[in-house]
Formats: sequence, structure tokens, C-alpha cells
Amino acid sequence: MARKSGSHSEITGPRIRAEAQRLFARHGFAAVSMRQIAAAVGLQAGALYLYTPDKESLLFDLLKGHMDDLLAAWAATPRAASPLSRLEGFVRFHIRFNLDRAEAVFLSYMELRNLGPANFATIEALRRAYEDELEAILRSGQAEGSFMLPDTKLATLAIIAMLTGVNTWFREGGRLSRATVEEIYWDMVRKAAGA
Amino acid sequence: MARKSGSHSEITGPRIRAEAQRLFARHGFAAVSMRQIAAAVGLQAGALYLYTPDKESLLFDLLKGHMDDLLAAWAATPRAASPLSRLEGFVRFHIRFNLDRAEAVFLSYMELRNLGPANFATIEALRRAYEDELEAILRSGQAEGSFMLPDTKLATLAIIAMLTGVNTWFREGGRLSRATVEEIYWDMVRKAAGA
DNA sequence: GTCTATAGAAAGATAGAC
DNA sequence: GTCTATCTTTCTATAGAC
Repeated sequence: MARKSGSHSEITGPRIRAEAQRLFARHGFAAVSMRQIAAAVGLQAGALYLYTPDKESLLFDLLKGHMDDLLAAWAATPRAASPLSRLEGFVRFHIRFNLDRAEAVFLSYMELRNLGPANFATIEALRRAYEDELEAILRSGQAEGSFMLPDTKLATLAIIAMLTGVNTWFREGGRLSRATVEEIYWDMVRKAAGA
Repeated sequence: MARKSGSHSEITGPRIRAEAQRLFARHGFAAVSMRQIAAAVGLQAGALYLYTPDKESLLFDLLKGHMDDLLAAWAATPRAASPLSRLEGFVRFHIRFNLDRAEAVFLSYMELRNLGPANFATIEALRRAYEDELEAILRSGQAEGSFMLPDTKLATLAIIAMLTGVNTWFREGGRLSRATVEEIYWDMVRKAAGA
């Protein structure tokens, strides 16, 4: 199993993605050069091309990986019995998951326009699938009369925008703990849903 | 008053800003070159530097102009008598103003990180001033007992995030008119505020 | 006020040595 | 698997002609 020294493919790939994510989130995709990413990892620029065919693919891998993780994590969340409990679960899940991955979330919202049409469509479909999870909850609650919503599609988009907004201001160690933020947002979402 | 032909300073400046805004919004600040902007206006790149000292200043002028317009437009809006009416006025104003200037709004949220510290602080202060307008409404309603909010600061941020989210999906001629969107969001905001 | 021309730096990506 | 070196293109910004 011994490898030649200087051979690190299993560790270098993830490190490249990690540094690229950090730099893209901080400065923006177009503002970050391959040389900067390589320097952050401790490589020369040319070596990056052993791990990605080009810069856009590096971005796409990050966005795709994030969306896959998001959907997998939600799928792994136990399904509560009532629509109201499922909505509460979604609110808490979304805030928690997004705060844990602030950089990836930021990228997924900001750098979509740097993807080509095919890659863009792939990410959009995953985002839509996630939105559909919330919309299904709202529809079921609407159907059984426990929610009062003027429009389930708009409520879906409004709730997700509101929850994702937490990432723009939340700072660890600030005035409010994560748990308190969850409580406050759940209160507002519950009321907005007419529950 | 006759000018030499080829002399267009009064019209060229605004056209540069208009094209820059369009291109920055579409492709991102860092991804757009001065040559592209010049070509869109019908100039050579060097001519742009008669109107802006550098690329960042061009971006800053757009963001600053947008925030000034936003605050001026809100200040010009008649102040309703009750907190509930003022909140409704804010919701409708925000949706309307932002939909009318989708590109500028997009820029103001996406390209802040391309500003230097001083310019960044200027824009942030203006954004804060706008948030304070909504927070004052929420506080007054909370004080007189017509709103029931767990936290006025978070409610401010949540409502603005929710309303600004309209810009990401609204398309003229789609399923819903602007007026209907305003109604639906006002319904959700009113309920979320416990009013 | 705008153009042409260009300086000087930096970008993405590839070739070949080790 | 990584590095050095480089090709080619493009960038921001400036100088000087008109």
C-alpha cells in the first residue's frame, strides 16, 4: 500500500475543492485565479489540471456536491406525522444545514451564472427538487386545513428566501444562539402559514 | 450653445453607467471587462476613463446611486397613520421598487465584495438606514400592541429577505401580476407579524 | 471627447522534464 | 503527481494624436 512520496491524489483533490470553495465564496468565482487556488493548496497552477478539466468544472463540482448533500441530508431526516411538524422540521433543518455550510450556500446562490447552460440546468433541477419538498409539505397542510396560505408556490419561495437570509447576518457568538434563531424563525413561519 | 460633433459628455456618462449595470448584472463585475462596456456603448476602452477613474468606482457609483434612489423614494412615500398601514405601505413599496430596478438590486446584493473597505462601508450604512426604516415600523406596532413579534430586528431582516426574494423568480407576463404578488406577500407578512 | 497604440501585468491552459 | 516553463490571450490603465 505504500505510495511514492509526492503522490497525494486522494488528499489533494479534496483540498483543492476546499480551498476553491473558500476563495470563490470570499472573492467571487471570476475574481479568483487558478494560481491563487494552487497557491492556497501549496501547488503550482498546472497541477490543478490533474484534478479538473477546467475552472468551470471545479465550480460545478462544488455546487453539485452541495446540492446532493442538501437533498441527501433532508431525505435522511425522519418524516414527522403532521404537516405542521413536518414544516417545523423543514425550517429547523434548513437553518441548521445552511449555517453549517455557509460558504457552499453562498456559492450556490451567487455563482450560478458562471456555469454553462447544461451545468446550470443540472443545478437548477436540484434546487427545484428541494423547493418541491417544502411545497409538498405546504400543500398537504393546506389540503387538510391546518395551513391558510394564499398561494403555496409563492409561500414556498418566500419561506426559503426568508430562511436562507439568516446566512447573511448570523455570526457565531453574536446576540442570539442558533437555537434561539430557529425558534424565532419557526414562530414567524408558522404564523405566516396561518397555522 | 452648439457643440463640436463628437462631444457627448452629457449623454455618454449615463449610457456608460447603464451598460455597465446591464453587463455587471448579467455576468458579474469581475467577469466584465472595460472593453466590453466600451463596446456596448460604442466607444474604445480608453474613453471610459474620462468618466470614471477606475472600474471599481464605476461599480460604486451604480450601487451608491441605487441606494440613494431607494432611500429618496421611500422618504417621498406618504407616511400612513397606523403601524399596520405603514407596514403594508413598506411591503408594497419594496416589491414595486425592486421589481422596477431588478438589475440594480441584483448588483447591490451580489457585488458588494468587489468594493474596497471605504466604499463597502458607505453602501452598508445606506442599507442599514433602509432596514432601520422597516424596524421603526415594527417597533411602533409592537409598542402599541398591534404586532406580535418575537424579535423586531430579526423580523426586519426576515421580511426584507422574503420580499427581495421576489426578484429571483418574478417574470413579467407570468402566472401572477405584480398586484397579485403584492397582495400575497402582504398577507404573509401581516400574518408573520402577528397582526 | 474620442481614437489608436501600447505598456505592463496577469489570466487559463498545455508540454515536457523529473 | 508535481514542477518549470511557456504559449496565447486578455486585462486595466495610460500617452499622445486628432
